Amino acid sequence: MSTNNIDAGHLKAFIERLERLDEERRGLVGDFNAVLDEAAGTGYDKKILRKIVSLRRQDAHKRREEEEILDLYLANLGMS
Amino acid sequence: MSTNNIDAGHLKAFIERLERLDEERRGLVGDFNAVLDEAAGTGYDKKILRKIVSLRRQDAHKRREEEEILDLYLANLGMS
Amino acid sequence: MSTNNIDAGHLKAFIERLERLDEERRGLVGDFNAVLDEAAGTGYDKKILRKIVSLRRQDAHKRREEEEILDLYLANLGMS
Amino acid sequence: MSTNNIDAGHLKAFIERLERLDEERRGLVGDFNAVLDEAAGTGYDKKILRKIVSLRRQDAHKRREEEEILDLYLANLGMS
DNA sequence: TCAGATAAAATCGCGC
DNA sequence: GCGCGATTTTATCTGA
Repeated sequence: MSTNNIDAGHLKAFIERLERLDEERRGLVGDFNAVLDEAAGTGYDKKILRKIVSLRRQDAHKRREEEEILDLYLANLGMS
Repeated sequence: MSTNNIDAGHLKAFIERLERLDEERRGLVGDFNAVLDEAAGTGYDKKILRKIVSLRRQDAHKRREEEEILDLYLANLGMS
Repeated sequence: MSTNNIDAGHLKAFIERLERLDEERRGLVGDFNAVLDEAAGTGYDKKILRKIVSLRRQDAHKRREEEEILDLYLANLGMS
Repeated sequence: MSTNNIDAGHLKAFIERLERLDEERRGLVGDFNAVLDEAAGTGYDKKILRKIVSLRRQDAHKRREEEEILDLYLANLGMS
C-alpha cells in the first residue's frame, strides 16, 4: 500500500506493454523472413528483394525530406 | 501475357507483402518508443527500461534453451 | 621481452592511430560548424544548409545503391 | 546579374565547403574503421578498442576541465 | 569471419 | 540552461 507499490505497479505495467510490443515486432521480423524464404523458393533473390524494399523506403523518405526543406524555405521567406 | 508478366505480378505481390510487414514492424518500433517516452514522463529511465526488457527476454530465451537441453537428456535416457 | 610486451606495443600503436584519426574527425566537425556559423553570419539559415548537404548526400547514396541493384539484377540474369 | 545570382554563388560556395568537410570527415570515419578491422585481424576486440579511445578522450577532457577550474581558483586568489 | 542491416545509446543543436 | 528532437555513434544480429 506504500508509494513503492504503486510505482512498482506502474513499472510492471510499462514493462508488460513494452514486452508485448517487442514480441509483436519480433514476430513481424519472423514473418518478413518467412516471406523472403517463400519468394526465394520460387526463384527470387533475397538480397534483391531486400534491396528493392529498402530503395522504395528511401524514396519515400527522401520525398518527405524534400517537402520539409521546401517548407523550411517557405517559412524562411515568410511565405508559410 | 508472357511469362515475364506473371513473374512481375509475383514479384509485385511479394514486395507488397514485405513492405506491409516492414511498415508494421516500424510502426511497432514507434509504439515502443512512445511507451518509453510515456514512462520517461512519469520519471522512469528509458535506458533502464530497455535493459529490463532485454534481460527478461534473454532470461526467457535461456530458460527455453535449458528446457530443450533437458528434453534432449530425457529423450536420450528414454524417459521422454 | 615477453609476448605480452609485444602485444602491449601493438595495442598502444593501434590506440594511437585511432586517437589521431578521431581527433582529426572532431577537428573537421569543428570546421564544419565554423563554416555554418560563417554562412549564418551572411544571412543563411543553418538548418537549411544542413538539410541541403544531407539531401545531396542521400542523392549520391541512392544513385550508388541503384547501380548496385542493377548489377545484382544483371548478375542474376547471367549478364554480368 | 541580379542580387539573387550573387546569393546563389555564395550559397553554392558554402555548400561546397560544407560538403568537402563532410566528405573528409566521413573518410576519416572509414579510416578509423579500417584500423579497427586491422586490429581485429590481429586478435583485438573492436568494441574494447572503441571503449578505450572513448574513455581516454573523456579522461583528457576531464583533466582539461580540472585544469581550467584550477586556473580559475588561482586567478581568483590573485596567483595567476 | 565479414559485411550489411537494424537497434540501441549517446551526442548535439535548437527553442523555450 | 534544459528538455526535446534530430543526428551520429555504438552495438547487435543476420546472412553470405
